[in-house]
Amino acid sequence: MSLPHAILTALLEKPSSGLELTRRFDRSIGYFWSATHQQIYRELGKLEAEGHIRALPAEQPTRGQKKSYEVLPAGRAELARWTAAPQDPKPYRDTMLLRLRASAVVGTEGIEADLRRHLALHRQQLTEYREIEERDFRPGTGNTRTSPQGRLQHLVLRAGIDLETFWTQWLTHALAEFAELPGENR
Amino acid sequence: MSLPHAILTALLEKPSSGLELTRRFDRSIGYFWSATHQQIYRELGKLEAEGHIRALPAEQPTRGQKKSYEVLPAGRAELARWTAAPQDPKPYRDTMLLRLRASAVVGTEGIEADLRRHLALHRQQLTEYREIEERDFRPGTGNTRTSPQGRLQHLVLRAGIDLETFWTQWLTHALAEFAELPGENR
DNA sequence: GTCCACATGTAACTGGTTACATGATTGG
DNA sequence: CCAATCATGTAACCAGTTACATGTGGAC
Repeated sequence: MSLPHAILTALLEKPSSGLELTRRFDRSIGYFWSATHQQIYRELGKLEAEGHIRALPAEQPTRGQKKSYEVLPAGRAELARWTAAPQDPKPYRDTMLLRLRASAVVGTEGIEADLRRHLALHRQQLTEYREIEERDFRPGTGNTRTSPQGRLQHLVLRAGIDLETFWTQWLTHALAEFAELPGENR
Repeated sequence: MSLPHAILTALLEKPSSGLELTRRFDRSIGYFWSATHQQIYRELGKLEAEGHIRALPAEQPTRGQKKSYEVLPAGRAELARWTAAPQDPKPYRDTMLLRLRASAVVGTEGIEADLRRHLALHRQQLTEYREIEERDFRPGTGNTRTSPQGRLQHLVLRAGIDLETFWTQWLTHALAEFAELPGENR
């Protein structure tokens, strides 16, 4: 039950249409909660039916026409409730770690190339995050960094940076281990 | 499409019944690919229908009686294929980061307590991983650490340890930031 | 004989993914 | 007027979750 709350957050930051939301999910919000446009339209419909958001008035005949939404007081209240409520961390699932474990049984043939590919992807993501940090949170420039909102946003970005840093380091270490493995295991 | 491969890996390590698999998922494998017994039974049925595994002969009348499975050559081949095939990392989703971003909009009331609770949970998990490392991969004792299989297993465990280390550090940092926030934001 | 733990299973639901359909607007 | 792009949507499917049902065997 997180997608509706991700959408409420995005709409509070700025009222938007479905496609605008989709694009914002591809950028900032999607870094830790991705969604496709199909999911977003479905969820917008539910949120409107529940009275959490409403379409901005401009009488549109549904299809092909842009339809923007804003959050209603009930929606804001629901988001505040959800944010404050305790939630257990959801069980962790990672395919690469699973494949590595499997490769201990069926052989490491082929997986090394994909480790390298993932390393490149994580490095790229890390670069992207660092660019955002440099742009939006450069120290000593009296910017968003000093406001409570800015501090919270920076905290979230730090999590992304540190996570990608972890993955690049771990993948580098894994590849080094592979290089030391005897030939018949590679 | 990862659960069947997680099960194949577990069954190759040791032929088991559904409940035995469930318990092993609660321990080792579940650390990075969790599954409930309902999922496991459903998947065992499919894997058997596809000819990837078979029930060990002992003619059981289905219910209440233990039923063990072993992997067939086709199953091993499928696991090897899947392990070697490139796979994109799946989009990352994290509820706590989403809540933190929402709290920048609707206020941080209540979330601090849950950050503390998560910190305790991650510390506990970290301790558990470190105990496993101490038990199974203590250096200089000529154990599983030196074999290729042992090295791969240790690599996977290191990912768990480093991930939990990251979370405890990040949560600690987040709580420190909260302590500095002006009163009306807490 | 009853209760409890072990063991296998069914059903309904939820959320995310993939593929496709349809209308409006704009530039050439 | 045609193609490309913007925009909203439907449908089918798949995997994970939650709740519940049923049978077996041993302890007391």
